[in-house]
Amino acid sequence: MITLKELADRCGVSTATVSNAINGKSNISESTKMRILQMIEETGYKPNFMARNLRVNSKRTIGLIIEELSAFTSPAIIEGIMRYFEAQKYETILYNMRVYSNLNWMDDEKFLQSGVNNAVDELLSKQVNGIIHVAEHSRKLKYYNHILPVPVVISYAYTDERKLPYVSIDDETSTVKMAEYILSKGHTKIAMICGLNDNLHAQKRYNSFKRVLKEHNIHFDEDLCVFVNWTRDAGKEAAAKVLKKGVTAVFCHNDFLAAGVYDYLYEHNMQPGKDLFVTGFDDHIVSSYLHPGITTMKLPLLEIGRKSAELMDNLLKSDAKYGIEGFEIPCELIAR
Amino acid sequence: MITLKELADRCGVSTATVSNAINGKSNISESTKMRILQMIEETGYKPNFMARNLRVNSKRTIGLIIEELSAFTSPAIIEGIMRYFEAQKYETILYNMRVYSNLNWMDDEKFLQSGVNNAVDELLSKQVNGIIHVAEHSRKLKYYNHILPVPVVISYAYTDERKLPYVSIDDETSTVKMAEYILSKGHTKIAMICGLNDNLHAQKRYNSFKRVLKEHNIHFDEDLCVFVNWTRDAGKEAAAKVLKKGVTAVFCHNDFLAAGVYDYLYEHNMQPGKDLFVTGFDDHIVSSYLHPGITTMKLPLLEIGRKSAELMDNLLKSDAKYGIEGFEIPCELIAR
DNA sequence: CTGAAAGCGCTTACAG
DNA sequence: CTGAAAGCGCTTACAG
Repeated sequence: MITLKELADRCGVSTATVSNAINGKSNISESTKMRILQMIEETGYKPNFMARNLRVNSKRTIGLIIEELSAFTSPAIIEGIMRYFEAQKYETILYNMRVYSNLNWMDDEKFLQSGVNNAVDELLSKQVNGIIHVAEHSRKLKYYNHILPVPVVISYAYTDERKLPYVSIDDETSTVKMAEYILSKGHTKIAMICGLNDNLHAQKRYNSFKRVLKEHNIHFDEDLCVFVNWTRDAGKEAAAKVLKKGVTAVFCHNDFLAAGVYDYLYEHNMQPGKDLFVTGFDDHIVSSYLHPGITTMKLPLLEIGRKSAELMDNLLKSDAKYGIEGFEIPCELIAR
Repeated sequence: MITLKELADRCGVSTATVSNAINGKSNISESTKMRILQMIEETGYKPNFMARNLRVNSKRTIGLIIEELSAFTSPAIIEGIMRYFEAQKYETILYNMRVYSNLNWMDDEKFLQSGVNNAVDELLSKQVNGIIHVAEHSRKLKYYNHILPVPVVISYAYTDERKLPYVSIDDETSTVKMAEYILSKGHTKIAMICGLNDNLHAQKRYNSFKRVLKEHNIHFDEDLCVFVNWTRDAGKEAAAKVLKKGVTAVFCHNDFLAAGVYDYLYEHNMQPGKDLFVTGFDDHIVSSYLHPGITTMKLPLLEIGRKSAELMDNLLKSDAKYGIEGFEIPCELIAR
């Protein structure tokens, strides 16, 4: 590829003049500018990004650490972030940790920590002005205990490290909405199929649901609740247990669990929606393809991304690195 | 952020020595190396990627132009590409065109062309050694008619421009598999709900299906075929037309169309799989959540990515820019 | 309006 | 084993 210097030689001008022409400076005659631009066209010259950015040191670049690009939540969060930053004329760089195939995910926090360290090193060496960490699933992160020279925002997860700002979902109000919706349908004996019990979301949803029932003077029966893995199979198994107890509705902590309940119902010749009212959580695309479509809470993924970007933008503007609290965004009830 | 020169000053050595220490050169005493590494630890020094790459000019970097990161096909294709290149020690840079929100997609090829031009300019200015274009949906691309200084590979689409290599799916053999599977179930009166009739896949699937029927001496009835938009709603509408004609099976050109057929059946109190045998295409995640799960052809997305990366790698090794033909990878039958 | 020169943060022969 | 010096491809005062 031709360089700016060669271009200058061909035009018979200095590199400074070419640079001015390219960058639209006003101190240049129309004729030489034209000559240069035409030569650029002819030669297919492209400025070298590395060289340029080495020289001018304000880059407006945000690094995104994506734990897993293939996670169903990631693309929408990224879209929210990019949409914001594109409007604000920031550039974004993606680093995909690929935890599904790279690490013994879940099993080894040490691997994850070193994966994050690698990501941070790479992004910092690319001179990003800030880092947004997009989690594969929402949990409490603890990978940023050492101080970085740029601000960090946690997206779709919590953290209490160094008062890092984070953006996650508001489980309390979301669960309240869902619980009241279920109650409004006249159900009083309601099962709850919860996610893993060491999970913050499962805990919050469990507690909020319990509270709503109490507020409505409905007996909360511990026996109608199970904590299981977040999968379709686990949902099916859980349904077997819980349905024996004569419930008329079941609140599932995600859509896959709900799909598992559907599986159980189909297998036992029962009709979801009729013989049992089932609700999910996430508004994963499958929730509208189950039959009948399932009522669920829509994760505000775009908004999580947008808000994360906005927090970063504010941090950068104020030159602060910490001090902003976390944000929790309510989900939207999708009744089906 | 501290620079290499400052680091050198603090250690009382030259920048050359620090550079050697960092890059693990052997010509350096253990003691000074230790001293330097420790200082790096203390100061949190990170090498400046821009400066380094400006100096050494072999970067092993591949640029990925992603038309739409949110497309359901994109993450798996990207994963296939990244997995390959990570093993080969290439770096990858993502450029997300975001066609869903940026462009009047489908309606204006001029916008798309300029979007691709921007992407190419940015990646070239970042000195990539090659570009892989990952399409949002498979079609015939024509954005690369001007010659680029690096090789280009088209992923999940076709092209006949400049003999650019491409990787797409093999509709012929995939359709043959599916058709024979449907026939093996004893169906002879089979409808086909096709994608849009200007679409290459729709055309190939239509033709292949027709051919298989003829080979089996089964009358091919043009009236049982409709060409519609690739959506769930269109599938439902199409079902209304086609089912009146007394078919026992329907081959849909994607899973959303098949879901639309399910919608129609449910609404008319018919049972998919029993009253009508329905098959889809893509193995989109929803296909296993429809009830009953739908038989479909799995898009070889990981393999498309892997193969695209391999083609690029070969191109780079051979220093050729063109001359490799396209590859078409068969889909896998997922019987449900 | 144009050009000579310095410098961004590194690496790489080369000399010692 | 270590350092002085040149240079990667740009931009930016500054002088003219």
